[in-house]
Amino acid sequence: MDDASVQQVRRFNRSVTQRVGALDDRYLARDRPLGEARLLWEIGPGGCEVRALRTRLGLDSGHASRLLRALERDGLVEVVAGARDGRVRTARLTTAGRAERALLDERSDELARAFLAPLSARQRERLVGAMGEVERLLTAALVELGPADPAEPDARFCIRSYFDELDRRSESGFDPAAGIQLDPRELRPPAGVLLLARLRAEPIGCGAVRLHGDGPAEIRRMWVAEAARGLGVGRRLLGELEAWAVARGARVARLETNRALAEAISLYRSSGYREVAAFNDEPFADHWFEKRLDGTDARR
Amino acid sequence: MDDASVQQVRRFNRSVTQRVGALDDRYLARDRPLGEARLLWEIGPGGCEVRALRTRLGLDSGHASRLLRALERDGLVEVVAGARDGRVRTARLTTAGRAERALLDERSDELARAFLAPLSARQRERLVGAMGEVERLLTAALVELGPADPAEPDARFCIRSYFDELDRRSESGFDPAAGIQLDPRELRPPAGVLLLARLRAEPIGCGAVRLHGDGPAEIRRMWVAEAARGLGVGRRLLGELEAWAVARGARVARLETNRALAEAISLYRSSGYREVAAFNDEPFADHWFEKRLDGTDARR
DNA sequence: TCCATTCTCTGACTCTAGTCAGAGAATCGC
DNA sequence: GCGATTCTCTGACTAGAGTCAGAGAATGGA
Repeated sequence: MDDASVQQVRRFNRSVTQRVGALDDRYLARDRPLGEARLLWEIGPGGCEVRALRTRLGLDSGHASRLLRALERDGLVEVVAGARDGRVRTARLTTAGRAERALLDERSDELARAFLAPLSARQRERLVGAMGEVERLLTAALVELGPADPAEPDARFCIRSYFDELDRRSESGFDPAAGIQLDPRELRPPAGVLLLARLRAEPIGCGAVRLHGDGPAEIRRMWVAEAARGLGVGRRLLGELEAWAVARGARVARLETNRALAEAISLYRSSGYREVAAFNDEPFADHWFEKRLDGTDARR
Repeated sequence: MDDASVQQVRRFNRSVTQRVGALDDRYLARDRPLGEARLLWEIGPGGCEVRALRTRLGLDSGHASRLLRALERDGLVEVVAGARDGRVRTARLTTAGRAERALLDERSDELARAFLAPLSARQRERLVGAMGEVERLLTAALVELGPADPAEPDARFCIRSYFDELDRRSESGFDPAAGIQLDPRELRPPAGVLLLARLRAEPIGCGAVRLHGDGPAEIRRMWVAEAARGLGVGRRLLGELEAWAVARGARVARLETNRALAEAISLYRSSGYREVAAFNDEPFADHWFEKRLDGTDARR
């Protein structure tokens, strides 16, 4: 990471972020406290649990409560107790609230148009492209990887999503009970590890590795949510799993996959995996891959 | 300006600006009110007039004064009366203030590194490139054009800078008194107009046009500050000058220029100007250009 | 069933940002 | 020289953001 890059990022943070951000806030909150406007926005057309609003906006519970009361007083929002869990309350926009939110939308559009107006068609095109790129890559940078217990809700959500996707995409369909079984304990240290990828606390991907003593470590459960693809999350997960295994003595990694998972296969190939003969009899697998982890293969 | 572009800009404004901005602020102001930190930063290593600080940060005079007092109390800043004008005071960082500012710098770098760290080398490169592009084009979008009186200080600054540059860059040097003279009154409506380009209230370019009854309008004094080149300011100025002249009946625009001004010449060519025989005997000119403004030429 | 936990709300705060009016000193233009 | 203007500072505010402690209701697990 060279100094020039750091300087550019910093300059961006200061100049773009502060100037544009301040303008955006002023537009958004013309006749309403900024906090309320943001909350109104964040509730969204479909409503939202109060708890989720708090974590997403990083609000203190007291503060959030007061903001919601203010919006309720203005008739923009109604907060109702959840059906399933009486403690969790859900905020919903009223008709007036939806209108108000549409107004905020319109103001944001106005500001966006003000940015584009002085530019030539070519400049606009480049600006829009570069903004998309910055947004995408900063999102990628915000993805955090970390170990998780296979039993915890987020982990179970990811694994379930992985199974669902296998079932949806493979020709034959996928039945978790049919192939080689994997006991959750095998994915807990020291036998193995499950890593989750999260974006703003939401789980968006997973990957696991299981050690086999002196033998090859086994990569399993590699999955990335559709919305988070193209951010390099899969590659990061794979890299960290390999590093984890290497640190515990593994010298080779292995994995198998179904032919329907084209992106996964190309990820494995470009990460240095080479196709090998079937090393197990998993009925669902079409391809078996292997990679030396001790540096005798280029890591790319 | 299509809807998709507006949506992208808006999404950028919300997601990037708010998230990064909030992070940046928190890093910057870890143990000090944000306002003070910003002020400390803005004063810069060389000191700064209080008046300039106020306008740049958009602070109320009372507020600015109080912030400066607080920084003074902490021994980070000293505010001294100006030598030339006793009303204007200048804020200067003390040694402790410079150290504190360096610390802010360091924190900004830290944040920048945190953004880059999770990314691959290729992703970093693209992010940095895109950030530079966004910064550049948003700067371009913030440039405002407007008419100005040739006698006002900003206008005189631009024209002086233009002469200086001609003198510096042309082989022969330039003497404003030697060539065809231009009375400032000829650049005031209705005879003509002088447009200034400003970026955050600072003058960064100029351009003028003078009408000649039924004859060709004359483009003069086209200049853009070095720091603001590559933003399309020259092209915008030229376009507005042409539009102004067209609205007042001109059908042809003319201009002459020195061969040393290569960017200007290529701007004229790509804006639809064609080289013609000398139409005056300005000794300093090497090229004479002309463009039909009534639409019989393509405008590009 | 009971106790710990979770979620939400209220009350009582602190701090920062920002506004407005007015006063005093320096300077400018006539 | 004198009045208008400019620049800065102080005092007296308001409002919004955010924190902390504690209470009450709902829930989950032993």
